[in-house]
Amino acid sequence: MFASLIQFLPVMKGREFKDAMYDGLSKLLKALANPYRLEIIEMLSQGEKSVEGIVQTTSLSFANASQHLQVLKNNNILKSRKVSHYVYYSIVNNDFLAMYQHIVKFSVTEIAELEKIMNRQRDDNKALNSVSLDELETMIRDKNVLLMDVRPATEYEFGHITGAVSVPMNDLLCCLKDFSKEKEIVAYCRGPFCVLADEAVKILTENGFKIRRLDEGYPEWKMKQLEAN
Amino acid sequence: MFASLIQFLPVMKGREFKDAMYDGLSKLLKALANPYRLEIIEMLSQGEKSVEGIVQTTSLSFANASQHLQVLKNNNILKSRKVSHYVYYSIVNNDFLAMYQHIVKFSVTEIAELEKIMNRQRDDNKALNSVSLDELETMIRDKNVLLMDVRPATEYEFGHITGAVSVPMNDLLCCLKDFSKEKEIVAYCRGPFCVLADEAVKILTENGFKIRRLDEGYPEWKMKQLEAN
DNA sequence: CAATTATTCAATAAATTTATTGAATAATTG
DNA sequence: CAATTATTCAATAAATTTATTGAATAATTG
Repeated sequence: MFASLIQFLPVMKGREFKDAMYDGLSKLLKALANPYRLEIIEMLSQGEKSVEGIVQTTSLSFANASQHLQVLKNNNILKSRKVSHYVYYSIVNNDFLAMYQHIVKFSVTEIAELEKIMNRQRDDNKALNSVSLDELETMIRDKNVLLMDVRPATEYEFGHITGAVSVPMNDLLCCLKDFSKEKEIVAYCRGPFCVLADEAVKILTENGFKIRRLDEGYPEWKMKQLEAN
Repeated sequence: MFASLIQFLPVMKGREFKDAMYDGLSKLLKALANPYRLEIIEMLSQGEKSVEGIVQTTSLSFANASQHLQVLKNNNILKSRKVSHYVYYSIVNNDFLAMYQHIVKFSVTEIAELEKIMNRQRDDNKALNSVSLDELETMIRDKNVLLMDVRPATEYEFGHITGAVSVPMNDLLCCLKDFSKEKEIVAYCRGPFCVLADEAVKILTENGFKIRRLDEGYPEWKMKQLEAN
């Protein structure tokens, strides 16, 4: 048929794009498809870390961590900067983070096993009378809340919820006298499954403060900010 | 320190969740991270297909296609139903499709190589004076457009843009007399890189009709509908 | 400038993924 | 019910990914 001859060029062009598309896409997905690399991404969504920093909080060896980091960097998921003989890695941009959170959100609701653990966690948080991001917003607007970032100081410095004060868990006990027992306190940390805020709630409640935890963490807040624009 | 003992249980629980999370997530991503499987997903986003249907439009052997389909099914990306001795596979649900399109959108803008081909394609479409989804909406509201779905009939039957008529490319030439040369026609197909609509525009323009193509396709329209809710 | 430190590199073995081959299964047709 | 058809299964070889090992590099410190 003549038609198929006429069609030949544009079809080839479509085919060429498709192949480039599927290859490129699968390379990106392959880079993501490893539990350790996902853990690294999760860590770096709190801020930049040196290779040493990553080795400390994962079970990876230096050489292995370095390899995984390079896979992520070569696929444009991470970027790095060198300061003296430390190399600091961080997430390449917010677009990646938005896509990553989209994948996580889907997985958590679709993978039955994860949904179960997730719901258990949510119930626990509810029992602790946690505050949602929306509630927090009204509380901040009404100015009757002290917002406490209980992550390590470096993570606070890299980025934090507007208006929060940095009170790393290590400093918590020695700073007790600085806080009012009248004003409501909200503590937040790395995300819904991070236990730092839970501990802060426990310790401060025992000492007679009015404190609750945020049910989400810094990365979720950041994404919400980005979506609002 | 006492603190680390107290902390032990909740930390373990967080760890347990995290590991389940990273494992589950990386399994899902591994299932996606293959060019052929991505091509299959792309095909099935137009509607269900039998194994034979997939073999015909890819370069895969039966056994190999079947294997890839099972990987996708076991990871809750596809579902299947059996009709006589044909097995029809389809995308498991719209949530997956939304996530998949999110990944594609990110990749296309972030992978330099893809962006280049993408822009070339976009320019070509613009040269053809293509219609956007928003423009189409106004045209439909004003009722002065004939919307033409030029994909195979089975894909139209599985789902199509509201108000479209099915005119598969094979039937196009014999149906010419059924259409008015006064009314504007918009043709659409599988997506921005599908060439079916381009051909329809070419053929009908040569025959004196007023026709343009939609710059997107059925899956993009469907997602837009879902997001609107 | 020798010693130290953080990171990367290169080689390798083990584990996993992939395509191919030929046989098996399960439903349908003559 | 034997033959046909669409799909799946099981085994295998090749390709890719991963963790480990020990050495190399590049910056800093005493």
